[in-house]
Amino acid sequence: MTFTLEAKDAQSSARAGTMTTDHGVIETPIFMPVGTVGTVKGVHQRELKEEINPDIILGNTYHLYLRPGIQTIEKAGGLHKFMNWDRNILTDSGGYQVYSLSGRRKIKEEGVKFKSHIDGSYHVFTPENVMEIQRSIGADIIMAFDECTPYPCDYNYAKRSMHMTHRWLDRCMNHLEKVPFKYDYSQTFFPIVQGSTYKDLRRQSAEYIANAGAEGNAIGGLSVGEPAEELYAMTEIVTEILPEDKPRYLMGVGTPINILENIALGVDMFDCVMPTRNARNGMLFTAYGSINIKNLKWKDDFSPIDDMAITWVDTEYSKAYLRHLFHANELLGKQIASIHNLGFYLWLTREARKHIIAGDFRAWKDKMVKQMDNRL
RNA sequence: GGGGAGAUACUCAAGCGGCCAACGAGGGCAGACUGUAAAUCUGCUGACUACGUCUUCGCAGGUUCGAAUCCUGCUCUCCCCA
Repeated sequence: MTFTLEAKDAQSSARAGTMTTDHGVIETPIFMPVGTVGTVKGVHQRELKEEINPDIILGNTYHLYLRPGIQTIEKAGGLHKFMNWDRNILTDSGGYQVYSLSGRRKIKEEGVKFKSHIDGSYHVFTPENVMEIQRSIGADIIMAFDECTPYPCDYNYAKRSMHMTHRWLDRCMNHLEKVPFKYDYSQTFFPIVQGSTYKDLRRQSAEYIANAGAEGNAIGGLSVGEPAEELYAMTEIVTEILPEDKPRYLMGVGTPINILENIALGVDMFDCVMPTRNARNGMLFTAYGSINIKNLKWKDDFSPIDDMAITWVDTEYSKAYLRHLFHANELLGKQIASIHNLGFYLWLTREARKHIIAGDFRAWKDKMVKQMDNRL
């Protein structure tokens, strides 16, 4: 993987860059749609590719390992072939599930024992086997196995957890050397900064992660319920320490405003379930804030879903019709909303990139944040 | 024509003397959702001059301290037999 910085904003820490992997180019800043179990929920690959057009999407180690299982994915020739996606894929390591499935797991130094949410069976995830699993899934970018801490998080717990995540990182990297690529393309490994909402821990962790010398670096353990100000404060501290010439990935973020503010702080890559999950629940993101399409006020509003016409669904369907589909609980409504939201998110990061290159990012960002705050 | 069952809030449907403005589900209205156990979850849903008051359980009477619940009549619906 190579990463080239193409432009830096003069009035913020925003940057525009290009990553190149064996599955093609990733222009940053970028939003990566989440496809946990080998599908971006509600969106066909064709629409994803042709309409939404992201350079990279996510998959999840924990979920794919449990189902369909690693053997099936290996037999398919890797996740790209299995799901018919020939562009980039990044897999999360299961570190987020340590947080989101906290009621069904036990953390030890060795690793994490999960009780499957599917059939109750037990599975131990260690830094070593998570690397092997990710080799088998075959994503272009694979993540370190970490513990995503909750919010709020006791200082001592956050500190101990951070150190464990660091030790796990060493184990991930040591083991990775011993496991060759499974397919005919290479994989890039990203370590993850932790440290909860504590500045000193974040600094310490960022330094540790920077020292690991990976090709790209991630910031985890945020957007787990903390106020936006704390999120920004943490990313600011961390991006100042992480190497400038390598991509920075802020995991799990976020709202359109979160994304713009973090681009301004020097983040290059984002992912979040929000555009797809909220779409399924009737929430549409627009350049003028979010709307709940189920609301009564759209009942007889036959104007297009979004005048900006970023994706074809925006003008193909009216708000009243989309509202009807949601009230009738029709699948198509969720599909339309998912395409719209992802289209908007990708538009947002592409537009940010354009403005960084054009040199007026800061002004554009401030305008957009204000504008989107109106209705959000 | 004979016999039986039933009518409860927008709908379906519990309740069968006081704990009932009335279970539950749907619908409706609103909210939440941030590396996806989520096509999920939460709240509200008779009216109001609202920690209280007022009008509701087919209609009209009655019994009772007290009725959606018991009695009488009426209206309507459904089922079975002819």
